[in-house]
Amino acid sequence: MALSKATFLTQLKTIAQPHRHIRIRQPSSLFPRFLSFASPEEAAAERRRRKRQIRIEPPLSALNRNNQQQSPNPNPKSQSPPYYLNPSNPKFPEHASALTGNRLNLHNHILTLIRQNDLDEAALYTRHSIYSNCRPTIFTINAVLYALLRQSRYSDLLSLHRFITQAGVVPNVITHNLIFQTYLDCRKPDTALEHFKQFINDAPVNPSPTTFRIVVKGLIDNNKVDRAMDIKDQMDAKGYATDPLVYHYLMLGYARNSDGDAVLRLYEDLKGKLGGVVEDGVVLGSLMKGYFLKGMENEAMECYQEVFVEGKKMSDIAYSSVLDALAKNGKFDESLKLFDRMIKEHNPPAKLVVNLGSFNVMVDGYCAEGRFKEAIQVFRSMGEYRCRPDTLSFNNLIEQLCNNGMILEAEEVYGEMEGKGVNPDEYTYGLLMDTCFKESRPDDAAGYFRKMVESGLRPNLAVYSRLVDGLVKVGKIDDAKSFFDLMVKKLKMDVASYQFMMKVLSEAGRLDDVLQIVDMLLDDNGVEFDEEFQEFVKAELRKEGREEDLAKLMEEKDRLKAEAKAKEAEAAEAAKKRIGSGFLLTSKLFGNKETESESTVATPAESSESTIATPTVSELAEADGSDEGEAKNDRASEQLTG
DNA sequence: ATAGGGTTAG
Repeated sequence: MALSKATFLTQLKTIAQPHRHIRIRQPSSLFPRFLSFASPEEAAAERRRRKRQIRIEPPLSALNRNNQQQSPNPNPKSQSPPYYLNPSNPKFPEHASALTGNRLNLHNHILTLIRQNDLDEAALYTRHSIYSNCRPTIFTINAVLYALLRQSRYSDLLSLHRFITQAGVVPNVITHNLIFQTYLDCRKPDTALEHFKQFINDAPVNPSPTTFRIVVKGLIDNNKVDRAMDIKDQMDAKGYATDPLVYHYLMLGYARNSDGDAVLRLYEDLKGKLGGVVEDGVVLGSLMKGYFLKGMENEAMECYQEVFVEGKKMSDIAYSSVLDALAKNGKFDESLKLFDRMIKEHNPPAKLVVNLGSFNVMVDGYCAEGRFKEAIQVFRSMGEYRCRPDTLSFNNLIEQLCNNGMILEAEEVYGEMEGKGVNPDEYTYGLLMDTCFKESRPDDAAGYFRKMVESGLRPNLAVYSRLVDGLVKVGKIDDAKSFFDLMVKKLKMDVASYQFMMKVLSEAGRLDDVLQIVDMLLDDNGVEFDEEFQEFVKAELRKEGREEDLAKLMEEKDRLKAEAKAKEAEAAEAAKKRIGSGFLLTSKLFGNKETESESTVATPAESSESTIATPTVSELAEADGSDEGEAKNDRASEQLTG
């Protein structure tokens, strides 16, 4: 049953995703937060203090489970076996004390790999260790999952999660939080909610206050305000402490839906729950938005004054939220003043007032005022305040410039990315490509597309279609065809994209090329070459009286297929005879075993009905964060229905 | 010792 080590390694390599582009999305909070404490110990002490503040009693259900586990079955009447002997009961995650000796060494080794940004190696090493005599702890696994999440490598994350689940590693609350966030980040709120529900009902551990923050924030970002409200209600019902941040998310969600009343209602609710005083300034921005929505400008500006009231807890991000409220509601000058003040107060590492978000808000503000030069200026100045732009903030500025006829400025900004160590993504190239077409620079447009492919990014069908369409429109048929050839194996082309190319070739009198595509379609199962499609091809061939060429080609194909089949049968027959005579076809047997081990070994959970199917390796295989939203949504709906 | 505290952009 056991696989040889060599075989196992090969298998690991197959499972591992190939190395892709590296896109770092460091949460801006990590660095400054570390810096704001004199030592890591102090930071840890502060975290513990905060944790204590918001700690709540565990729900009864979990307590019962705990008791059952520790002193099984105090009731002599009951015949059921002790809790821990029932394999269908949830297992408890490992305690932190498990992280010692070799397992601690392993942990540190993997953390080092993460710090070196070698996530492929970190994930591979984690998988490898699962079946070694030194299992990684859940803490180690969480660290890898989190690193993958930070870089939006969702498919790799889910694949690793599935792997460890199948291997029987018990997730803790952090693992669950990471999974919720993953699904929410890649726009699958329903899947996230399913997991959340399962977690609440079945997991032997409690949600943390952070769990609610993650889920509420993610639902709001997916415009599921009602669902988010449900979560808040659950939080209340379970007796969790009132969390201004959760209220802020919800208020923002209503503000985005232009429901000012709901925003104010939530604020009143919060105020009531906190005994009439909201010290945390984190809700000020969303509250102002609520007032602005209701046309209550005076109230909004009164609210703004609270920013400067002594005792109001104003963080860098609370400030940004206020900046945004001002800038988007006709108070741009006021936001400039506030920003100025923030900049002056900003004194890292002692006091952090501005961050990447503040700059992005200001960039948007300037652009909305048509002051693009100043937008670029303020964007470039952020380095002076220890803020580093990321791909998204670059894309934001580049898009604003592109959409306002400033392609040259946009390209200049794009040109600054490499020097700053920020990688363009599919969106960046798509933007530049589209704009170049608009500006009658088709060759440059094609150049951006090519660059995107060459740098290992994966354009989706929509971008590809815009490319070939743009090239054909200016008569660059050869170029379009060469991009078709380049992408046909890399993209899941649909019938429309095949027919588009065939039509173009047919109109250029290149029917042989059309037939060549048919030939390929007959080999490949990606798209079904059905009657309708055949009719389409016939109609094109008919123009030059070559209608019968299609039938000929198809017959020839059938003949070749039949031949190949016969050969295969012959080979199988021969193999059977050899096995009969005691000869083992090792490669074939090992091949089968490998497939089997991925799907069935160490998966007792999979048979249990109560367990949500863990994500498959192929799930989201193409949804690695950086694709265009439209494609992501398409895939998401595909997967949800499938 | 593993998440997390908030903003913004498609």
